[in-house]
Amino acid sequence: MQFPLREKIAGEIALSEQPGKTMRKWREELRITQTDLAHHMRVSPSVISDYEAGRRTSPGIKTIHRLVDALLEIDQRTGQKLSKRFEEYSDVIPSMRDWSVGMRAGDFLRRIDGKLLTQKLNTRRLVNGYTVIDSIKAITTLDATDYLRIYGSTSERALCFTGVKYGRSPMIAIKAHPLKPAMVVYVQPENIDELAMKLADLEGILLARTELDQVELISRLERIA
Amino acid sequence: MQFPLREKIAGEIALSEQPGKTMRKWREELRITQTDLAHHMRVSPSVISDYEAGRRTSPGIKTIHRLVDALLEIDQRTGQKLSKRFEEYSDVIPSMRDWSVGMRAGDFLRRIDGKLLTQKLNTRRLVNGYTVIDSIKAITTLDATDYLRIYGSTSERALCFTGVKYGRSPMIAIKAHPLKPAMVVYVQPENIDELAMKLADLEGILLARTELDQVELISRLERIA
DNA sequence: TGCCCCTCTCGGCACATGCCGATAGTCTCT
DNA sequence: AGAGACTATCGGCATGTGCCGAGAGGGGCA
Repeated sequence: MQFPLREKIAGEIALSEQPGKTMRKWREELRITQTDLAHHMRVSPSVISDYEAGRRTSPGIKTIHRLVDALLEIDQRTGQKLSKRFEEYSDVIPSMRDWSVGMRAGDFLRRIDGKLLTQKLNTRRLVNGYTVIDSIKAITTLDATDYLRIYGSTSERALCFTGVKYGRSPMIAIKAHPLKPAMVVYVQPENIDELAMKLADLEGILLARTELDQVELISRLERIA
Repeated sequence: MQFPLREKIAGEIALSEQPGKTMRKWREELRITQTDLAHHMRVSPSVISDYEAGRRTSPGIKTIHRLVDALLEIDQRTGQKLSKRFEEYSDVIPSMRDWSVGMRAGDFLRRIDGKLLTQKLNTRRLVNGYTVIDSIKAITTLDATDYLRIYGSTSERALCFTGVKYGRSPMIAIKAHPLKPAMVVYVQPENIDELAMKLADLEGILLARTELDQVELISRLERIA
């Protein structure tokens, strides 16, 4: 099985200012213990701890390579969190797609009658796809690691949450997750929490709302060339 | 400007068995000299040469980080090979798209009445998108680095070449390029060269042909959910 | 031919990585 | 309270990275 995620993770670690933290992020995301990981890599557990604590600031790529391989291999053997297929979740994710030609966030918003809630963040940012998520069902169905499935081939996408009360939980979930979308859209939200906006700002995510209902929204999204 | 390519390149180097070769591949792809790169990284040119020659087998991520940044920065300042937009090329690339849920290569082929030319390569390989390319126009319009644009958000895609005579040049171009597609489809080719098949085999790429004309092909492709 | 540019090779040095094992802290479960 | 699982901290050692500069080879072009 081919994992574009392999490169994604490796790249993220390699470019991270704090590679240790990034390593930890992914390890925890996959619910793997240091001890387990260490065994798979055939090193002592303290090595993992040392890396994650930042004792080595510029690990070599050999280390990265073995780390990523071990992470993914363990995940496949045990949880298989990553290798599950999307299809089982069609009720949680009623629609998603990636375009190959990114469109501007501003243009995307216009298509869905969206109103921006965050200021100053530039609307020329590119959006390469979208995912519509039923946030209620998501909470009950998906566990933390399942959130990976929300991201298609690109994380530079718009996540459209339906069934939003205050918009808190979605943003918190995003905050907690290693992959960040370019934009978050609340579909007919009852209210918008202050905290949600703050979090969006912190993460550099465009936050918007639309009053279209889910059916109309999806229909418009799917009409996008 | 956000570059998913940054991570892609970093990840590729990090996971490469011969990181030096991968570094060189990208540097040459962007037409940057060792000397130039070295200056930007504020190291002596011999350092670059040493890396590329493989004298260091496991460079640290700090090195990778600076390398990738330098490559992309130089490209932006000078050639801007990577930062050009897709849109200018609508005649060369009449259609392209990524799906977020990959489909099996075999299923893809069935959709377009494709016949596999390579054996043994498994048709269960996932295809995440496609690009239709007018190979004649491509030759005259795109230079080597422009080929990057052919790949959308994923390289695990099918490249469908129209206007193919022998199918040689497209495979050679692919051979020469760092990114490889999962599949190559020749649209109404006049003939199929032996060499093309050999190259496909070597690169682990599925090679296929279809007798649909471009209009019908694109219509079928765009009908895919 | 001679100059310039690009690249390669290599000895060599300081310092960081890669790794261990021992010790110790924090939970959770019983 | 104690056992067990997970993690953190750290001294220490061998090896490799990161980097330099000198020297040398190969084009291209005036």
